[in-house]
Amino acid sequence: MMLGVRDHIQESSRADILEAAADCFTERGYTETSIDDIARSLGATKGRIYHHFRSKADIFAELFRVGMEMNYAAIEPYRALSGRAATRWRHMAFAHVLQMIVTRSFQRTVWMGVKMHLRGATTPEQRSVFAELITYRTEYGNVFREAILTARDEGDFDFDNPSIANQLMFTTLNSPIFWYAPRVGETRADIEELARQVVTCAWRGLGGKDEQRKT
Amino acid sequence: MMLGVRDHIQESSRADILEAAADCFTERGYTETSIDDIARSLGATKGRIYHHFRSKADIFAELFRVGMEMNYAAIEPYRALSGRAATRWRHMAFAHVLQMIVTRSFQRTVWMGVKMHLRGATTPEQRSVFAELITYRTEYGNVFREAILTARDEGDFDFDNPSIANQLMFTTLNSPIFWYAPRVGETRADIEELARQVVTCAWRGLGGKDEQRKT
DNA sequence: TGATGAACATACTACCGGGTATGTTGTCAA
DNA sequence: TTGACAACATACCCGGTAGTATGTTCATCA
Repeated sequence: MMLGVRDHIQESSRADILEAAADCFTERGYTETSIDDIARSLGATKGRIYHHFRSKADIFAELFRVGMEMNYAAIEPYRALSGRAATRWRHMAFAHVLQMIVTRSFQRTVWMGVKMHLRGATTPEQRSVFAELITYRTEYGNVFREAILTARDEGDFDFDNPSIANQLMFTTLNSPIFWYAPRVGETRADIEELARQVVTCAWRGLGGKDEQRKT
Repeated sequence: MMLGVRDHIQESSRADILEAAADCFTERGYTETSIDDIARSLGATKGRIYHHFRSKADIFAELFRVGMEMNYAAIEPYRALSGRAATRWRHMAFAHVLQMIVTRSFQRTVWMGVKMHLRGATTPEQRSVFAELITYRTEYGNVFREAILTARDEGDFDFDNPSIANQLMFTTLNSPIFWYAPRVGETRADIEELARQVVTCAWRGLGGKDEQRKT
């Protein structure tokens, strides 16, 4: 159910590099991370990386794509859930937050990618690839947007400006990317409890009434 | 009441440079911004900048300091407010969000500064200055932390883990840094309405009951 | 068994950007 | 009027880094 990187990449050599790159980017940022840094963290050299990727931006784009694919896969089981939209939202939100925590190095890269797109810092060729990825991300956002709008119509949510509400909701749901750090001896249940609190906070922020918690 | 950069800087030449730097950092990020970029946006050259600042990191530290000082100044009138802690929190939160919006280029730099400190990317000399600024920021955070804890004791707020609640609260209150963009013909009232919605979202997230809105 | 190509490592180039060293101009005081 | 200094501009240095060109090793298959 919770798919990892391996399930979204063909060759494992590429997956190794992507994981290393994601860790480095998360730790030091995109620009501050050199190709040699990534290679060193793999116990290898540039040659290995440039054998599998054409450029640094290429690695970034692939990270972005895989990150988004994992997000889609995580909420897929709940997208078409029947019943109240608010309940559907809660399931999706919970899956989303879990995904943010578990694959946070990838997610942080995705988040940074949006900033990068605002300024035009890639080659014109890469630009179209990037625009496509941004569209991909926007569509993902719209899945949630549609859910909270329907939930408001159904009387379960209560907020003013939908755009602002959506922004604030995503800000909350994504925030573990920045402040979550794994604890020693942390169990799956601990993480789920954490995710639950995050979802509850977002739920309340949207104007949802406190209800019996569902697993 | 809402103090700008000029009120926190002695010489105006330094203030000019800081504002230009803040804009560039916000647009392109710290590393991606070169000293020449900042100089160019001022219609000047490196010489001017290095005449007033010793290094790029120095500009950054100064930005951080000024940004934090403006934050403190913004909430100062409400810190010692008597009455319910929840009401005090609401006033401080509103002032904070307004500050995030109005001085967002500075605030974004401050935010980035926290990340930068987590990895050790400055000279040992600069390190102590930086540590001090982080402390400064932590204390600022504690003002809010104390407020929400008291408010919970007084029965106005309702949340589980205080650390998580505090993180999520700040995430929400700070979020305009990232998604706010000034609209043409936007009035002060528009911005305040926006801030109100952000504060309300955070308020609800903390478990506060919806009440009559106070100006 | 030898040829071929994948999967790397090594060595090198080109360039960008932080920082410095030095020149230039205006101002003000003695 | 001159000298001294602030406030810059110009020219230059140099380390780091993306990207390339060229080995080297090993496995596979004709």
